[in-house]
Amino acid sequence: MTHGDHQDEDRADAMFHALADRTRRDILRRVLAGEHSVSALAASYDMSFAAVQKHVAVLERAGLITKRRTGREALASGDVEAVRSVGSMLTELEAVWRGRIARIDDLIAQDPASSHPTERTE
Amino acid sequence: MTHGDHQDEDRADAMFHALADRTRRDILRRVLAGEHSVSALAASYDMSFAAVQKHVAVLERAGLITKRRTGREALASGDVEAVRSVGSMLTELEAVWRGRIARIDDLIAQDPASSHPTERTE
DNA sequence: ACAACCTACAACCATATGGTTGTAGGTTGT
DNA sequence: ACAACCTACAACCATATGGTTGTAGGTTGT
Repeated sequence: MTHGDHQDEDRADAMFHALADRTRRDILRRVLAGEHSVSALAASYDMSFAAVQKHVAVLERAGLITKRRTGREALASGDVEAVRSVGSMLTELEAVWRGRIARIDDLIAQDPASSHPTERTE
Repeated sequence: MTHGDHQDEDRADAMFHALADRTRRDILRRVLAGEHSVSALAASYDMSFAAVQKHVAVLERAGLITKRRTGREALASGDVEAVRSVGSMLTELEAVWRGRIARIDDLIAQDPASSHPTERTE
């Protein structure tokens, strides 16, 4: 958290948005399994080459895939580290939830007279 | 995988889309930490009540939060199981990637003459 | 009874998104 | 040299999205 906390949110927005489309998730799966050229990917879907190229661009801008040029081909490859960083965000959310449970447990421990554990954080 | 594979994709679309907005991620964090009424949430953001109410609805439709009625209030609570299920999807993607690495290792083992491990799956 | 409060939703608006076709330019193989 | 191929991007279009204000109806407390 050097200074750009706002940029982290931009990054998270881009990553989750990139994942919020089944075609893009499918592309990501393929390029995580191995490098594929954009036209090789495009052949797999019932839409124009340009549409697939845009999906690849969205994934690339989100940092979920990288491309390298080889002659006339653009070889796309999935970035597993980026996928893991998305996973970390979810793990942090789970940690927040665990905090809630811990707080409730503390309350119960402090007040053994409580009959039912009705949570009401405010 | 009873029969609705297409519905899983719908669900994934909804979940990732719900997470692809910083306000919604923030709301989710809060309601994972503890129940909050919609108006309590709305007070935290610089936008109209209706806008926040819509964000809550998006999260609810995605299954990431649940709401229960208490008098005139609608209490929202984060569903950690749903968050975990999103995490599982990412873990599956990582597994795909691990498959790629395993395949490359096999190739290297089969052909010890390979000088540099240039991957080129096609 | 009634004012204050909370929620839900309709109607509207500007912009983003996912798709299309068309054009241009670099690469490859014969 | 040149046809075939691959990529990139512009221009366009219909729809989705994130925001707004306004209205209506149930709940609460005095």
